[in-house]
Amino acid sequence: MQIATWNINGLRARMDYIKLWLEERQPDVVGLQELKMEDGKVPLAEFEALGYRCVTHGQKSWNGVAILSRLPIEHLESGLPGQEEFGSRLIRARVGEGDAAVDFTTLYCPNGKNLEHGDYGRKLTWFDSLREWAASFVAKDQSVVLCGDFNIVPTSLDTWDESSHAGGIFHTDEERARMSAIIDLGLTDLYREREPDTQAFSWWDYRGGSFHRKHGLRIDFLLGTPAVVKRLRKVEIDRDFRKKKDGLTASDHAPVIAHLDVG
DNA sequence: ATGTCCACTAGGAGTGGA
Repeated sequence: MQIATWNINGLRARMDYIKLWLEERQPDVVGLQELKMEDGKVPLAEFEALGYRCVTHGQKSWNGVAILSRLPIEHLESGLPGQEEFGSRLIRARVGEGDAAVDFTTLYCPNGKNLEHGDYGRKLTWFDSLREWAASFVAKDQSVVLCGDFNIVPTSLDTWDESSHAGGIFHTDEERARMSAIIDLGLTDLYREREPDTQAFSWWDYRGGSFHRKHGLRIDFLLGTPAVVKRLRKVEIDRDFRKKKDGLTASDHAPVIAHLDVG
């Protein structure tokens, strides 16, 4: 069972590229972020043609999340309670069947913009709400996954340049404390579990040739409970799909993929 | 670090967001 997270930076602009990736990688379940599209405009039939059901929590212009699954999927909820006015950023579904079923949530966490902007404080509050919400169902004996674009760099290993970014947006102690609080619910960063010392990134700015200069951040995570870690076989950041393909522009984020035993 | 890309409004190019 392959599960993945990917901030696609606009579903309309990325649809053909996503199709290439689905055909190449054949993931079973995918959390998508930044659809930038209303629910009614999502091309469900095109996903169906590739074997994927799709549940969405979108909005016009910005934000928006979805779960694709070629396993049975039951939509559970949309929106972080009390934080809906901050955008469509959360969707949760049960995917798979029997012992293999996973309680799967994907998130597009607030960016925060900069420390002087009002969104920064609202970002911290949003994470407090996320912790409170997730605490009600994250349990070590259940296969629970929280994944998505967290817009936080958890440690100095996860940034291309801690010295110039320490204390700045994505890199503050306050954000890192919020990330730790989520982990402390009993979740493991699946990539870091398999690669404790590797510097690897999941996002590179479009500007300034950042990808080729290796100026990236690791801000996209698959977090899992002990029941998921027990099933974990392999995790990869699919940086090949940060590159142009057949003349199609990639997202500024790479997909992150985990391979799990079935049950 | 500011060299790009996306969506919106508009009916061509500027704006806001990341």
